[in-house]
Amino acid sequence: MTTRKENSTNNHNEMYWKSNCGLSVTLAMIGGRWKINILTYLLNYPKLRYSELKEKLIGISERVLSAKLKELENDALIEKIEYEGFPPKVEYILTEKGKSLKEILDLMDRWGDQVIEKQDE
Amino acid sequence: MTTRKENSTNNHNEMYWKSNCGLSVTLAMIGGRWKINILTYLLNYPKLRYSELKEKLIGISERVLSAKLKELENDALIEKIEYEGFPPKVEYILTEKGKSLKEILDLMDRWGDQVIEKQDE
DNA sequence: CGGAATCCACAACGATACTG
DNA sequence: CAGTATCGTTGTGGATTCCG
Repeated sequence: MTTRKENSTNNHNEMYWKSNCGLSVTLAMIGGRWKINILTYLLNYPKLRYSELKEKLIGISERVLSAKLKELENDALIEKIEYEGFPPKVEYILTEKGKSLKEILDLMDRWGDQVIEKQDE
Repeated sequence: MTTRKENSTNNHNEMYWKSNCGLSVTLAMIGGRWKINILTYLLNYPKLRYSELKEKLIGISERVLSAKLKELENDALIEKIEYEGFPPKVEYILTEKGKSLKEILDLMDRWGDQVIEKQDE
């Protein structure tokens, strides 16, 4: 039985944060090692298959990729499209909600880049 | 010996992310359970003592608070001011770099709030 | 008061093997 | 192809004690 619960958004946001609420919700949805990378790829490509994501996310295990995709799907940031037939084919796309993260991700990206630049001075 | 290395920015960003570089640097600096809360408090208060932070960050252990403050200090987001005399007194303030995160934190906060609102519809 | 040291728990991640 | 199952490893956090 074991009754694991590897999905249901993030494992760590049961009743996780109390204050700074919006902030915490956001970080819970995009935090962790892989999610922003997945989201960023899906911002740059209209759609990606499971195997394409696995290829791009160097070092990710299938176990974790599946888990993260499921979390993102549960949080309605991405959508999964399954095609009938053989061989199986699945594609992932961003939802509108997912796309609305672009502004934040862009800003975080620029901020980080600036930090890197100043390091080298 | 054990040779632990609990500081040195984050444990998990040695050579952690390769692509989406700026993004990853940012998330590495503010990610995790407590850092954004610490930063947010320091955005709202000009300075806070160790004990004041411990009081506000409900549920944090001293071990973790120390670690997170050190990480933030190593990343130059906050600054530690030690006063001589007895009893000991320490205050933490944001650096300019730390303050420059305000835009991102605000944006993340608003995004999260919107998500919460739409949930209730 | 402001931590550091120690010890422990558990959640996240990685590798591999297997399945519809 | 797109996953799941299982296992082992590592990272991260909590509780407690002790020290300058």
